[in-house]
Amino acid sequence: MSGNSPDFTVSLRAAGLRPTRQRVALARVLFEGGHRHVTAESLHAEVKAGRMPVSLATVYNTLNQFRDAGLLREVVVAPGRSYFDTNTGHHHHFYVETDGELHDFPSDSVTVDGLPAPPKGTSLSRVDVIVRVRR
Amino acid sequence: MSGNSPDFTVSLRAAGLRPTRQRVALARVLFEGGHRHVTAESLHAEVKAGRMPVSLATVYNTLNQFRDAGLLREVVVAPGRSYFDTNTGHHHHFYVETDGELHDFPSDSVTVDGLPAPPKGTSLSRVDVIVRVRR
DNA sequence: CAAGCAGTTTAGAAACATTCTAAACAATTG
DNA sequence: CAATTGTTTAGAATGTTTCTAAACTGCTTG
Repeated sequence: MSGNSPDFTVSLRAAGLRPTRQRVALARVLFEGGHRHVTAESLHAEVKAGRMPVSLATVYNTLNQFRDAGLLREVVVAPGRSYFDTNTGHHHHFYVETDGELHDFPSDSVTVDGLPAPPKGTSLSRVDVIVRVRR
Repeated sequence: MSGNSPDFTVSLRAAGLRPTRQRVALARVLFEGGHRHVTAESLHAEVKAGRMPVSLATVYNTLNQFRDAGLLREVVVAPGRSYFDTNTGHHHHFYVETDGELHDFPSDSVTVDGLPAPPKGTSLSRVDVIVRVRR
């Protein structure tokens, strides 16, 4: 049988995206294993060597589309340093400033209390907590 | 009397920076009024017209030096969107995603509880809370 | 206060990340 | 399987930030 690898064709279609070869290949790399943090460049480098190479422009397009579809979460940690996180559940991040590493930590234990109301005319989109550490 | 404008020469020297004309001019623009959020470009535009114009490269250098000296705090909200905040005290930010505005809010009321210990071999640098909202 | 040194500023080039363009291509629909 | 529409692509363009090397300035010393 062949049911041991998720059908990305279906999930892409469900997200309103045509399941092209490139998008399926990227989805596989991103979602087949455990959670990952990638940059556009790192994902491009990873996929370029494989059997379905994808152009850098498409990697950017796809990451943005996946993010907009809620399949990925973008975390901006420093100017010119943007990560895409396959973990879209509630959680926060450690950022090791000295070497640019990003690590998840569960939000179970963390509580953010006493947030003021959003400015007039706006509604809450997300609360990001980034714990910056140095080695 | 002349004691109503802070002596930036002194504070720059205290920060280990030579009080050059450019740095004093930028310090005045940044610190003379209330708290501000600037980008390198916005600060450059503001100062370019005045009587002590400063090159863009120097604006970048100076913002980075002020940040390193603890005079400014850098807040990265989106790829290619970095603000410098003259408020270096404990506080957090609202970011209005739809129009790129950044607003402070006091951290008095906000508590972040239950943060896990920093990864082995690292020490805490800062905790950033960014509340993202949409208009 | 002139000379000299080290640190600073500058314009322009370079580096980097990201988006755009328009032409070739592939997925879908009938 | 032809038509349509959406997608991919290389390369150019944009935008931000850093680098370079030459000119300049603040500081110290005699």
